[in-house]
Amino acid sequence: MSSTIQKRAARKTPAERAAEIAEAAREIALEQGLSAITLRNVAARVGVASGLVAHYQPNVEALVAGIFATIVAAETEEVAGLLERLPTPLEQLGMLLETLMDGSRLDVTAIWVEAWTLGRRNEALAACVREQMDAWQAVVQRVVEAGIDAGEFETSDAPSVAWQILGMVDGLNAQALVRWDGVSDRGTHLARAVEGMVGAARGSLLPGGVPRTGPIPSPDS
Amino acid sequence: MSSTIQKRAARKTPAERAAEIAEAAREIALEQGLSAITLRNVAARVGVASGLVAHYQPNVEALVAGIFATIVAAETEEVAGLLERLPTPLEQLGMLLETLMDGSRLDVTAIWVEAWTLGRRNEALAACVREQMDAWQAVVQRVVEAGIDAGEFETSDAPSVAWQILGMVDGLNAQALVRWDGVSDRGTHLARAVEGMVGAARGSLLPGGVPRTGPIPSPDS
DNA sequence: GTTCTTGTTGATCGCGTGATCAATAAGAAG
DNA sequence: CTTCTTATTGATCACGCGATCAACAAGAAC
Repeated sequence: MSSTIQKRAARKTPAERAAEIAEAAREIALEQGLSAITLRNVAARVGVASGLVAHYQPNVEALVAGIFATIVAAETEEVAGLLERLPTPLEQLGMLLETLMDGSRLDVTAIWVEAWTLGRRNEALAACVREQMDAWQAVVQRVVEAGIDAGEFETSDAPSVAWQILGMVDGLNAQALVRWDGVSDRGTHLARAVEGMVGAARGSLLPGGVPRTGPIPSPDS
Repeated sequence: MSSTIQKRAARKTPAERAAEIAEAAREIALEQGLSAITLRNVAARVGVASGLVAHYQPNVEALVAGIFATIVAAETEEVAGLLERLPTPLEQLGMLLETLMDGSRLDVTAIWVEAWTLGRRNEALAACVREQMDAWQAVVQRVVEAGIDAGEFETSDAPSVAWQILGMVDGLNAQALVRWDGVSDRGTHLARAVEGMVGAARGSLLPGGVPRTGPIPSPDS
């Protein structure tokens, strides 16, 4: 009864400690949701007194908002980075849909959904949500516009189409949060819907995509 | 200082009182969200002691789940009722999208979004959410299948398409919860996307729809 | 007018929350 | 070794939550 207990946490640089706290809060958010970010919860994970966590933030609302921004911005940048490697907007959009629908980011989806609700009572968080939505929309819009310029897409309203694509992806992912079964080929149906919106050829957005431009007859149905 | 205060609430039938409590909880949910349904909150609105509210339910979780089901089921039935009046599946689907996207049900959308999150920690609520999602999906699937039978739609997987349409609608409405601006012609873009999914002619799902079957050239873009 | 069922009260418990701050001690600076 | 800055503690406050239950009284039944 002596090895694991330690009376007092080691003294650290404010920057170090702040990073520790942020990391702990991030993990809690991904595992248990944003509303599980409490002074005592975070403090316990860091192994520190609750007062210390409070000492590093003006208030918990700000901490929650900041962690939300951290998590979501990281995802946006990651996906945006993946896009840059692909040559054509068609491939980029196809990869975008495929990546966002592959179910590997459901924890982030849960964060989004919770943030939409929490934003009603946490103004700082609401501002972050709007900001991050704008960032996402900008990424998608860039792809759509590139596609228009390249003659691959045909739509007169790239900003709205970008919002629309985002909304669809979010909704379908939120749905997957509750219901896994029932929907087969989520990616395929979504791809077909987006093809309809951007005026791309049928099947051109599917995984085994179309390397060269031009309409390709869809296999079936 | 005498007229408005009343010492004790009038004695009522259990059925009456239960209805009062349910109605109060429903109003609170629509105005402030499901998480604002608390014993004291509901009791205050009814004008009754908090203990009485607890007396009429096994626990608050059950009350929240029940109110969610009440609100959402009412919406489903209302929309399903509207569908019955229209003759063709094409018109039905068009009206469905138009109705769900007109912004008049944002309070119910907020309930849905909150329920997705709360369902993580309220098993009774989670069960209700799945049940109500299934009910919605059934309504949409019926329309899609009718459209296939009538030769207006062409898709091999009506259940999945129904889920997909629901997901899109939910996502776009959730988006509208946070961001009103930025997206013009939400309904138009969605209609185009759904047309792509169900294999309907371009523009056939738009408000000023197409009375007779057959492809119609889109106005522009 | 009396009795009795039962709808209703409100105080109480334990819990978790955010926030605050005087007291402490670690560890760098001298 | 001593000094001093400051990271850290932990007790404390007021609050709101769900739940419980003995006590009360309204009003129907007799």
